[in-house]
Amino acid sequence: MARAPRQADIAAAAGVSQTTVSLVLSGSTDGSRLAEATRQRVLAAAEQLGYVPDPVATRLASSRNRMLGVYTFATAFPTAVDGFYYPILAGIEAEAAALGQDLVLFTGTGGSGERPDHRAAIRRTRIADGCLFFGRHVPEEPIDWLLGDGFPLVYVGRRDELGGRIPFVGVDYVAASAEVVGRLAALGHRQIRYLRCGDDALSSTDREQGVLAALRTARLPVRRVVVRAEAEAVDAGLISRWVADGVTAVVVEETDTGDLSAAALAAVESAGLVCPRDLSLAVLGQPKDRPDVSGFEVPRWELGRRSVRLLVDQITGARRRTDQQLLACRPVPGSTVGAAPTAPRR
Amino acid sequence: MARAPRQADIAAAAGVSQTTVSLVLSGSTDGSRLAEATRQRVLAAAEQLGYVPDPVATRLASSRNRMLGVYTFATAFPTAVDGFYYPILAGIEAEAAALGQDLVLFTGTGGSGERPDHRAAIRRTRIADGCLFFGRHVPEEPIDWLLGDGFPLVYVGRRDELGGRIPFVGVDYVAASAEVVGRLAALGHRQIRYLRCGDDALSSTDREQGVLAALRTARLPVRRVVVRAEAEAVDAGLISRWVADGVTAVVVEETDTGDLSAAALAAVESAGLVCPRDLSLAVLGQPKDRPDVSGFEVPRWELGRRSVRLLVDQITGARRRTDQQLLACRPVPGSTVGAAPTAPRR
DNA sequence: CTGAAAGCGCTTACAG
DNA sequence: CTGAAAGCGCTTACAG
Repeated sequence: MARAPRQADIAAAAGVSQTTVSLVLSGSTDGSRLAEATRQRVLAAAEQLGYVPDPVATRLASSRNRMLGVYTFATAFPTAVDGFYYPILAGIEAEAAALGQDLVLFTGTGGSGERPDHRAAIRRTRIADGCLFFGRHVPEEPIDWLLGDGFPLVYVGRRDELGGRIPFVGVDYVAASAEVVGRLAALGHRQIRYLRCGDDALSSTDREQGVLAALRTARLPVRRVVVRAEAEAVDAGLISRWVADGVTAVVVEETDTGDLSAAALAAVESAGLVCPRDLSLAVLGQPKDRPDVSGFEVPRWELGRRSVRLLVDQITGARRRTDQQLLACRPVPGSTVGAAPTAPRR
Repeated sequence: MARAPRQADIAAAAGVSQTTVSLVLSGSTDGSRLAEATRQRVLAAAEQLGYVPDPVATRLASSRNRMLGVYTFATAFPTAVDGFYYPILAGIEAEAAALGQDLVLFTGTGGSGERPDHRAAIRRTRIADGCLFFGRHVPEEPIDWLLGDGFPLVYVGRRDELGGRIPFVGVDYVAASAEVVGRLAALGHRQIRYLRCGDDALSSTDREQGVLAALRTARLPVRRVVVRAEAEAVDAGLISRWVADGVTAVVVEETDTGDLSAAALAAVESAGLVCPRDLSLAVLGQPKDRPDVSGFEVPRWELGRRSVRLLVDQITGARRRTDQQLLACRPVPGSTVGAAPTAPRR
């Protein structure tokens, strides 16, 4: 591979020292100003040789390289849930580009391909000026090291681990979920069921918390409202039974796969029920390709952008307090929710 | 930011020279073998200190850093056409992870955020061991430099520029398109229209070439078959006129946005026509969420994987001949194509 | 205003 | 079997 021109080559061509070339090219207007004639000579030679600085050497010598890491514990592009991650990645990319930063995707194992050694892989992250982290589980020890070293990092999604010291940009599922249930209560619904998945991720417990809070605010019963179920268990029979019991509104958690809400929607339909005539149905999120379903919109693209912004702020030293940000969701009115029937069903 | 341990620290801890540490850690079993006791001492110290090599320094000193570049001329995650790019990126990511390589996304301008300086941005690519390129247009000069320097690079998509010296992994649109038209000819269709977009990207001209080749093979007329149109111009009136003229089959180019095929599908429907009863309709590709439409499936995920594989082969020195690969598409029978009516329409 | 020198953390001949 | 030394291409005090 032929050698690319370096500062030494320019120096030789322009008849100056390599130091001078570096000074001219890094464009530090401050301090010792160089003779304009020298500057021009160096610039001309650089242009002539097609010089572009070697970012590797730059990074080694200085300590910034305008590269932002993105660390995912599983796969960066999960195909099963592409609708979920793609907008976040797109937001990250857009903001990174806007700020003139490149992105390094640490695709997990960091070399060996064998059992992922998070310690090594996460350390590798230091190649960048800072790093964004994704993933349901936080590998506390290595993250703690990074944090302790002052390495700039931001989690995409809310994180409470390590005594709340992890900077993040998350989504306010609590408020958004409470808003949805509050809407139902205002419409007169008294018998509500909340269908959630079995997994206890933060995004799940946050939603449940919002649901319960809204019920309490509306002075509605809280007992027996929450039902944990896998998508396979949600069928016409279940929904029919609820309606027979007097349930007038069902709220469904939207998970990253969208399985649960899809199952609920299908169950309602195959039970021969029509929303909102027979039953009001809301989803805590927005099911794919179903803008007609009542719920809320998770600001995924914005999540990506804001995460990058926070990370860059950390790197440049700006912003030291508001290291934990929660993004609000936009309510989606939809058409699957309506007023509760005035007469009690039987 | 606290300093991460380096080889010198390990050397001090283990009571050996930094050179020895490097030798042990780079695990070169070949040549001078080190005393097992020394090895163990170094390894233990490295483990104890939580050592992970600095990839920047590694890259500067040697010339590999297990990082693969991905250079996109526009935006890496175009949201408008996410269905198109996402699978490719997912494939790239999967293969990179499988091969233990990280990915560097060069998000365009490479620093300044002003007018994209492709020269500089592309040179920046050298930070990685090799680079994947995306994009309709090839900036010939900088690519030529890279090629001349022997820098490993692979285009995602077919490329004929620079005298055919650009390595690529592309899609065989010619063969896939010919297969679709051949199918129609075999079903007795004699009057066919090919609807294509106005843009002359390689993926467009390849498809047209395939269409024409198949027509010739079937000894069908070629004149007036090809119709260039924007999506907005494709309406019920156009389709109805064609059918009135005796056209029994319409073939539509699938572009990255999917606009044209969507317009054609909508036009057929609003003309009150049913496929394949009134008209056979095939798409040169696969419209989103419409597996029922006859056409072919572009192996996008595989395209990503193969591109990475070819790039890594180039980096490691394997494979020097088959630097240009074309991937076959899987035909999608679908249900929008049927036998031509035996009696000529009028 | 400009240059010689050290250093960033590694690898790689080359000696011993 | 192990170490001293040079070098990868930059930046950054520090002298002149």
